Amino acid sequence: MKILIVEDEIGISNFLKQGLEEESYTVDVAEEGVKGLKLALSGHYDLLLLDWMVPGLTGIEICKQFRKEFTNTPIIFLTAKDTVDETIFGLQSGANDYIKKPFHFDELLERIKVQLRPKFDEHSIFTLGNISLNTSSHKVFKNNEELFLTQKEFALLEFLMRHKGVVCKRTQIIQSVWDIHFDYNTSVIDVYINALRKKLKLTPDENYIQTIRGIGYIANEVRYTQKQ
Amino acid sequence: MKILIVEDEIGISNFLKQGLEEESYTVDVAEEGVKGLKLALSGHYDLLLLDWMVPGLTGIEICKQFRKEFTNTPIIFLTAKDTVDETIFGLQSGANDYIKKPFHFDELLERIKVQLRPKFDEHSIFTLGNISLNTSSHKVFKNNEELFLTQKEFALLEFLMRHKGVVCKRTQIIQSVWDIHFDYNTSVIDVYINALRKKLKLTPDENYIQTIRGIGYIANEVRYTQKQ
DNA sequence: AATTCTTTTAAGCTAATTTTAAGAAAATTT
DNA sequence: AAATTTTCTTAAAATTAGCTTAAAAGAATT
Repeated sequence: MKILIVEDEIGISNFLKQGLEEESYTVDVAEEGVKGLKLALSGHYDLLLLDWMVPGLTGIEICKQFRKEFTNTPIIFLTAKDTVDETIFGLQSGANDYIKKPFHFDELLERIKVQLRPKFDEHSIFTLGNISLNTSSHKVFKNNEELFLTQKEFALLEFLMRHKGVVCKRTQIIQSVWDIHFDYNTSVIDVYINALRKKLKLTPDENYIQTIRGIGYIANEVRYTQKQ
Repeated sequence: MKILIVEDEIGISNFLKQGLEEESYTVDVAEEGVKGLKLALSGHYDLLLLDWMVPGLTGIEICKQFRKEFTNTPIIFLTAKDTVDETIFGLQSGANDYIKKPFHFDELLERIKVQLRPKFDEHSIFTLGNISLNTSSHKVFKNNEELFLTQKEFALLEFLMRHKGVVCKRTQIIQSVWDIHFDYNTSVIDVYINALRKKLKLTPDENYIQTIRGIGYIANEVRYTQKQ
């Protein structure tokens, strides 16, 4: 992810550049407005961080010009201009967020992440070893190969993965996945655990769905050597 | 535009409701968390305004639960919890903005506008294999031959193509394409999928509209071999 | 008002999913 | 080591979701 910072105070821009690079963003800095706009319009960047007061062109001007060409690239103002009117003016000129100085780097970082968040984001992705499950796209991958699960298989795996490292009792599973809240007398869980293990093609090294006898099952990356 | 406010302090919610209605938004208020989540999940709203501390369920919980179903609806926190850590936590739970009390109504309004600002697609042309769909000219081509779709057929294909590679759940389709937000009991989707497949004259090699049983459909160029 | 085109409903059919059931295998207790 | 309990595995039965077609209802056009 490439970020362009337009900021004339070297102290701030260095601090930002270093912090963002530690988070593995690629960062360019422009200390002057005209150069900043020119760089921005090159179309290389995924996000713009603009100071309001920079020599050459103001951040507002850069923002407006840039928006004419790029309607979707997020822009964040980072400025000492902290009145409500200025904030509103900044947002109206096309920015997506407006952060007032002094700011806390961690909050800036999080707000950058919000802007760069893909539509189907990490909140909906669960992992278990080399298996990943996405509740938004409803897809399951093992390494990079997609696996096709039925609804119930998916729901069971999702339940186990949401509780990774925690034992899921049979009653909890039957309640959450099958919505059975009374006494049950069925072996569906066994059948579906079996189906899951088959479809996930778990090798002995990948004993991700472990049986806890008498209680239930647990999704776990750690391999237990129960017997030796 | 419909906004849902989840806030237990009547003074604040009344103030917000009135202010937003003067700006011609439609506003509903929930004073309790569980009711708030239920309303939110109905799918009627274009934006959520959440307080952190509400009885029943916290705003954080509402945010997380809601995001599982609706990945694109903007969420703004509006809360007295003003530390950096709390801000970050709020944003990480899926919110798009985080405003600290006391806030200025005009700034809130502007930030709402930012979230609801229409995103102009940089390309109004979507492709799916040898099929292209142009939202500006409202035309669909397969190779260089124009296909004539009805409005609903076009809307359905557009929805699928906008989400190429991502599973579109039946509820999402019925909400977006048919604007049905309550319990439905219809097989229109099936009929229109069938019509689309026919009009697109999809050969076995061009299985671009795939059924994900129990969930919905996916537009995809990759052909999966589901069974072996 | 009649015609044509679009959209929705309904119903039978097919195929996939889910559940049930029962014997085999494994672990635990006596 | 035998008996008992629990889990695994398989296959068949029951159920459900989706496909397809046709007809009815609703819009738009002539």
